[in-house]
Amino acid sequence: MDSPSDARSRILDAAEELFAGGGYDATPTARIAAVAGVPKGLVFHYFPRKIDVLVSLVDERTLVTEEDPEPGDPARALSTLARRLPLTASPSMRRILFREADTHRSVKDRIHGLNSELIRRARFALELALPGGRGDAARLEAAAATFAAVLLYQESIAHLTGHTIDADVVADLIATALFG
Amino acid sequence: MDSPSDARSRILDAAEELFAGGGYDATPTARIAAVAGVPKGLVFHYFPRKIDVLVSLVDERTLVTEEDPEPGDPARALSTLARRLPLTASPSMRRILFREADTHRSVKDRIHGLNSELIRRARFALELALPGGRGDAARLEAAAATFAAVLLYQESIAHLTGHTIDADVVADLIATALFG
Amino acid sequence: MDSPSDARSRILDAAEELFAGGGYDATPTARIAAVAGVPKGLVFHYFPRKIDVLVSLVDERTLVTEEDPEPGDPARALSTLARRLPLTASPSMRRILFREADTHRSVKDRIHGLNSELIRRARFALELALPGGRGDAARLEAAAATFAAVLLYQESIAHLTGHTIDADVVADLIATALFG
Amino acid sequence: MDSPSDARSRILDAAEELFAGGGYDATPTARIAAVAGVPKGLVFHYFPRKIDVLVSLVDERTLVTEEDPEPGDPARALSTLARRLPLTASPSMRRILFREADTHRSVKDRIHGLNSELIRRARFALELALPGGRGDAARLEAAAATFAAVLLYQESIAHLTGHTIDADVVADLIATALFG
DNA sequence: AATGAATGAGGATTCATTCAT
DNA sequence: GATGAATGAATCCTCATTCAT
Repeated sequence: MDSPSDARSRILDAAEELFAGGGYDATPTARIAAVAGVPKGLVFHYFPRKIDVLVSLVDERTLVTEEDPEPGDPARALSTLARRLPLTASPSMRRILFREADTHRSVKDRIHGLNSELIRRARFALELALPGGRGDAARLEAAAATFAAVLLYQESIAHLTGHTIDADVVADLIATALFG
Repeated sequence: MDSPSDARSRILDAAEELFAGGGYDATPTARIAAVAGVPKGLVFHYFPRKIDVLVSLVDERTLVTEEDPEPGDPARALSTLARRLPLTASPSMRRILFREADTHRSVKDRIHGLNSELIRRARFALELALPGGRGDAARLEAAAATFAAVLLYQESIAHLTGHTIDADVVADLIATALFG
Repeated sequence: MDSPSDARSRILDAAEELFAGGGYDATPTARIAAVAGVPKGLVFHYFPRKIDVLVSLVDERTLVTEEDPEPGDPARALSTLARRLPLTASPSMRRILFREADTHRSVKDRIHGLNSELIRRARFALELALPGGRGDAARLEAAAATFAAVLLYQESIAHLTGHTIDADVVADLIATALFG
Repeated sequence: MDSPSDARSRILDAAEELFAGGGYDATPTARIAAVAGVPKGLVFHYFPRKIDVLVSLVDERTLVTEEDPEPGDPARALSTLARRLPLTASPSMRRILFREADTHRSVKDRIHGLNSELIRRARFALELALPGGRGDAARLEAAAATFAAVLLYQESIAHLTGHTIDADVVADLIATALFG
């Protein structure tokens, strides 16, 4: 009834749900199999080691996309960046990304890539708006890094503190600081 | 030879080191005992359940301090906040705090308290500088939350991305945004 | 592309190599298939149970040949026996024979047959040289068994100890002992 | 009730019996525990890895003893060697030694040591009887190696073929061959 | 005949926790 | 208090074997 890759997908679905919920270490492979509705052995058929489930999840279900923003109003450019995060990933995948950063190199690498791309784009958006590179490089760098941090951790902040940050207002704030 | 509390301290020292390094789940109590140089049984003598080691660590080795800033220049007030984080905790304890936020309620509560206090103080510092509460409440809130986020996650950012953020420059940025 | 029996042969080739190397128990059927370059299912197509691979190997790739020696000089007759072992089997098959003697009856039976034939021929060669069955039967029996043991285990001895035994010298020794 | 090392001994007893019977690979640790009458976990308390059971068995329950034979009649000296094997080991340990030679280096090393000592002593016994080193060195070497092989493999031969070899007769044979 | 996904029993190993001394 | 042997549930993983296609 199932297509061959159907079971594999269901395993990844289950793992995504469970890793996001209880964490990698706290999730037995048997639990993954049960939630996926497949026999225990099939998990190891597709993923020889448990860690391969996590690695495959990150490999296949998060994607850091590189794209340059349009020139224009810096506050709007940052807002757009916030809305179109250069990360194709479900909310659960984003939680997994941060929680399991120390579980396997590939996870940390993906976060690193994401943060770099966020900073790169924020910096680029701000530079486009600056006439002729005027202004303080350190302040621009800090502004880009700050905005990246807000975007990167907004999910985590919300999860840990219940506090949400409005990225649009932060974008406006940063634009104001740099461009008056 | 050792005083009783000496062994207890050494156990907590070892746990702090190991939890920060490999995480709570990945650290066997036997390893804690070995690193602490005490017999395995003694760990359970002082901490009946493994989770008690983590809880005690957070209870005894992180402290969210409440204190109001002096009125004055907002940028300097924020910088001071950055330098005197309302958290008495070693770098490893800070890493444990974030990594194990989902391991036990008490950890998440501590982070929550820390974030609240950070926001409260940042807000207070900015309000003191604002003549009579003038200005946009939403922007002030976002500014406080942003600064708190930068402080809260700077360690994590550095660990995950190798990128450091200069809190002083961010303080200056935020002050500029709000006060021109 | 391959003829059916081609695949079957390659499976046996692979099994021979792997059983000789790591032993029967330590060799997964999947490994046999991989080394043979055939899909896993095909192994079970030809050999319904894993043990059938071993049994077929012994059945088809070892052969205890029965043949009577020429009458003549006993030392030369024994030397000839050493050189023309009544066992048609590659070195790997010989190692498998001894290592897996307890894995399946058919293996032990084959060794038993080989040993019996070795003793029978050694005895026969010595009897031919003895005028009219003179001499001590027990000594003749021990001589035959000793020579058989040397031949049977020379491979094993070399493998385990690095020590080689020159069968010709042993043949001469035994002839000297019996015939002066 | 049990002395601390009592359980450990019972585990080794059980392992000795089971390894001799069915072989190392075919013996689950759970079976060892059951036969020893101890809980599964205790096996791993004393022997972190299954292979450590085998290694400990060989280390502690086989001993290759070095001792020089008395000068005298060579046939009797060899017979004495046969009766006082330079190996302190139960029959089961001897079977384990040969069967598991390829399972772990330490086993093969022990056999190697045993074989060397057997050859050394047989050679020594024969040299003592030879007036002034007269005679062919190659024949003496082959004689010693042959006798060592008979002693080394008599147990294995009996097990595999049901045929027993009388070491005394072989000793006599060899003495006759060398000394007439 | 050929294939590889599917299955699940079994097995090594880990580890928190207990407890007698 | 202090200790390390004892316990067994839980977990990852292996692998022979089946079976639909």
